[in-house]
Amino acid sequence: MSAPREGGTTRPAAAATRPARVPDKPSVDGLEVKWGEAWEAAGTYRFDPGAPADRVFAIDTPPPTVSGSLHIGHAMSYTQTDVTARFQRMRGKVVLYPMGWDDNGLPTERRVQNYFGVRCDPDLPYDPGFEPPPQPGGELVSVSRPNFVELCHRLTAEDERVFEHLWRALGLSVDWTRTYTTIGDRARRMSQRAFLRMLARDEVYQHDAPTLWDVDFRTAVSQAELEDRERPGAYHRIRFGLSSADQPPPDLAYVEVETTRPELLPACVALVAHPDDARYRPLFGRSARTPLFGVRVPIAAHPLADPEKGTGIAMICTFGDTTDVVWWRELGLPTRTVVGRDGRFEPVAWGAPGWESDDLDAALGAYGELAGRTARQAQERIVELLARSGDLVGDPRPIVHPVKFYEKGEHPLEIVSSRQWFVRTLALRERLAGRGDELRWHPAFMAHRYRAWVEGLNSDWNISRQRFFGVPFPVWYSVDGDGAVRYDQRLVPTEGRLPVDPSTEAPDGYEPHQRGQPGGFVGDPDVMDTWATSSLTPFIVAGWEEDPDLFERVFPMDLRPQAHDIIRTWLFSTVVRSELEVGKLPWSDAAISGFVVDPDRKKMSKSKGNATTPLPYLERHGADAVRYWAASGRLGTDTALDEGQMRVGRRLAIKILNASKFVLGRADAPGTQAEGKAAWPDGEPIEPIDRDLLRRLGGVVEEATSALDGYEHTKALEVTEAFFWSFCDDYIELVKIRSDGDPGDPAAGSARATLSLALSVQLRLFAPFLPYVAEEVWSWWKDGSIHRANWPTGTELAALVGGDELGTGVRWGEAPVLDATSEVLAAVRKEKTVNKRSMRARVARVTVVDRAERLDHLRAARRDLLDAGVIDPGGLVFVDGAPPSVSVLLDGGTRGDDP
RNA sequence: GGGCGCUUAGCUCAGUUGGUUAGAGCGCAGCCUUCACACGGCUGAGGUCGUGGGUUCGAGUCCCGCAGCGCCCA
Repeated sequence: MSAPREGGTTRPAAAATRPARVPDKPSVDGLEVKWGEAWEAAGTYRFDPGAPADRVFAIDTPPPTVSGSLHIGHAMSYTQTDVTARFQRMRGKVVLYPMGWDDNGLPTERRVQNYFGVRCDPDLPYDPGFEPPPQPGGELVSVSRPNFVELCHRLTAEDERVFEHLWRALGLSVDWTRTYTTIGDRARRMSQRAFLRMLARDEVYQHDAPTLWDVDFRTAVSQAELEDRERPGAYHRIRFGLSSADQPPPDLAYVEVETTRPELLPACVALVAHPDDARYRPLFGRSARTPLFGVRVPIAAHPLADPEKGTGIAMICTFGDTTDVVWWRELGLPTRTVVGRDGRFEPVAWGAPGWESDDLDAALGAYGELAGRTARQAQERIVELLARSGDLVGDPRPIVHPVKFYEKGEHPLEIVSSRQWFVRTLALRERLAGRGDELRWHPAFMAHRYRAWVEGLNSDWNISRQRFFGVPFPVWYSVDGDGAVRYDQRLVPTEGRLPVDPSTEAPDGYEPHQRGQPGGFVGDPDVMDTWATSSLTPFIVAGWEEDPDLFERVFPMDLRPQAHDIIRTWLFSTVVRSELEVGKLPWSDAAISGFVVDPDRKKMSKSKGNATTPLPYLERHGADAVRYWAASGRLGTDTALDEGQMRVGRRLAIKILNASKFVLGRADAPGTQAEGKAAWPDGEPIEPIDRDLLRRLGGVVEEATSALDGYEHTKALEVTEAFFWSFCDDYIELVKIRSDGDPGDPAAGSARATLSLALSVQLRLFAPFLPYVAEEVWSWWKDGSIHRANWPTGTELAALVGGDELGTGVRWGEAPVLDATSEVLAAVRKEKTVNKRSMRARVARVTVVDRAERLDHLRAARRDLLDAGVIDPGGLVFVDGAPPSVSVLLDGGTRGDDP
């Protein structure tokens, strides 16, 4: 920690320049390691926490899930963010760009389970000496929750090292001293503190209610984690007898119901039809009898029943889908739970209250066939039973319909009743929509995604997960004298105690041995949803309630970069938490990246097997090359994985090295010592064509700057690159000879001054995109990192070119002398190419016919044109006239005649 | 079913508030060598801008319909 730091609010106004030392054979290979180490040692990207708020640019970086793998899509979007970070840093902002690792949650649990071959059993005691089996496989070994959590920490620590290595190789300008994790002490403290505050403000509540439930993971899931999948199913038409006790209309002996879930027949609590449905109106208020089970269920009316669907009358079960829940709640129906939390049919006490049957023996017999089976198995069985009893009408009618799944799950979600914590988000809908309007979205149309999600919210945010590796709820419950848990008597810790683990620690005023005892306590067994913690990343980074000074300086942050698929989760939940804690947006801008699609335009995904890790690309093409490709993708737009683009990027990097070698070889003439007016004691840009070059470059600077300001990094790269190639192909060629002239020649000095200034500006424009090659060249002749150099400005160039042209109608970007000269040079080249001659072939005569003004422009660069075209002195003829033309006469006849 | 985006050269994409012969890179073809760069240079071929209407003196650009692709949500 004693290395000199470049960080801080003060920095040199301009980088000091020294005589250039240029390698004989510059190379892009190895720059990643060389500069990666140098930046780390110098603290080039370190944040200065003493920076005033208005100079801070704070980025709320997405913490990647470390138990997943980083794929090329991450490389793209993080590079795009890094371009912004580097741009803002060079502009003089003090950039806060931390990295976080999202290590808590289900993906880690699954990975730990597979990696170590263990399974968490929360009932087991902690085993301090436990080691996982050396050869995982076969039976999973059961371990205690603390042991399991230890393994999670062990594995995520390894994963985080791999991730960091990759990010460093990619050249992200992250301040690695500020890395956080979503399971670390700080995150747990903040997460629990925020929870306690929500609890105190009544913004969070606990409720025993029907909840979407994944039977494999045995946890509740939230609306945001749902996805619909098209699945085959079948309508089964089932006949319900009408109870004679209810005196049905004489022409009706039964009703027929169509259902895709016949196995839930024992859980049926009512039938329902639309209130206006004439077919069923006479039955409302009466009851029917379920086949096989003989349970009498009421026939009710509700507008959600769809007369077009099936027979128009549906059975309501505990609980087949979310509509069942609505009916159950609004019609005040009883519950008959048959599906347990493991997805299997659980034992039922037929005949007990709530389970009365007109035919108890039949019910017992039929249910005996179902108990212990999965939903799928039970369906097969009950269809056989119904067919045998004659209550199944016709054959099942196959359909394909959307079924709700947990996005990470393999089986359809069930709905079970359980105790869960909810955040009151529904009540906030209007305010949240307003925050979405306040946020500056890049691209703007992404705001629609957010608004659609907010307007479509239909339930409060369930933040409980019945899992192990996560932030525990900081809550205990009293156990009364009879040993019953009193969920209404919560015991919470003081904030000073955080983070706490109620599963191993006792609440204040209790002893550990009172756990589970009458008069004692129990801990809340659940952990928070991952999003409940990662929604706090701006708070974690900004040191909420722990470093008020830092918080004041960096919050609200400037930028939230992320992909569009998690607008409804991460972005939304972060806005929620910020709204609840501080009543404002957590950042001013959101940059929404697109996906990387494979070369066939298919979405990359692990399940499709076409997801790709970035490492091979970095190894094949180099970091600058991969970054070049990544930066060529616009925000919000899906980008094709394109190694061709990477090759182009690599070539660009090499070209920069070579062109720089040429320029600095020239600029290294005696006296080229410092930047600014003093940079060329032997010369100033006085030649018209040199001034044109700088003026055009000024236009490029302004275009690139405003593009980057608007998060259009693609455009900034494009204009910079286009300028650079014409700089190499035309300008350098034109001044090659002149720039090699005598030190006392003002024209030579002008060329050298222009070359060196143009190079300095271009390197800085490229620096956010190609940080390695830019730094390498910078180091040949400048002190300090280019990544802390000043971003070039039009003003900087104007001061050097002089304001005269600007005052007389010639504007930035305009370069009449350079343009005219380049065009004549192109005509000369074309003539040589057409005649299959070398570019160095001599030209006897070039006749240019054009307007007088344009001819004046050409005269201003006559010497350069003669040199670059290898035109005989006196062979350049200007004719004032029209139409404009250029005719070229090569010296010495046909090919092969060259000396 | 709703929302959003996309459809321009073989491929990947630019095309600002509608304005003269529609641009770039890659790829392709031909040519040129080493005085920064062969991981180079020069030159060239290649498009009725998805489709049908409309507005306009003028539409790749604005409006409406249609088709296809993709994403998000029901």
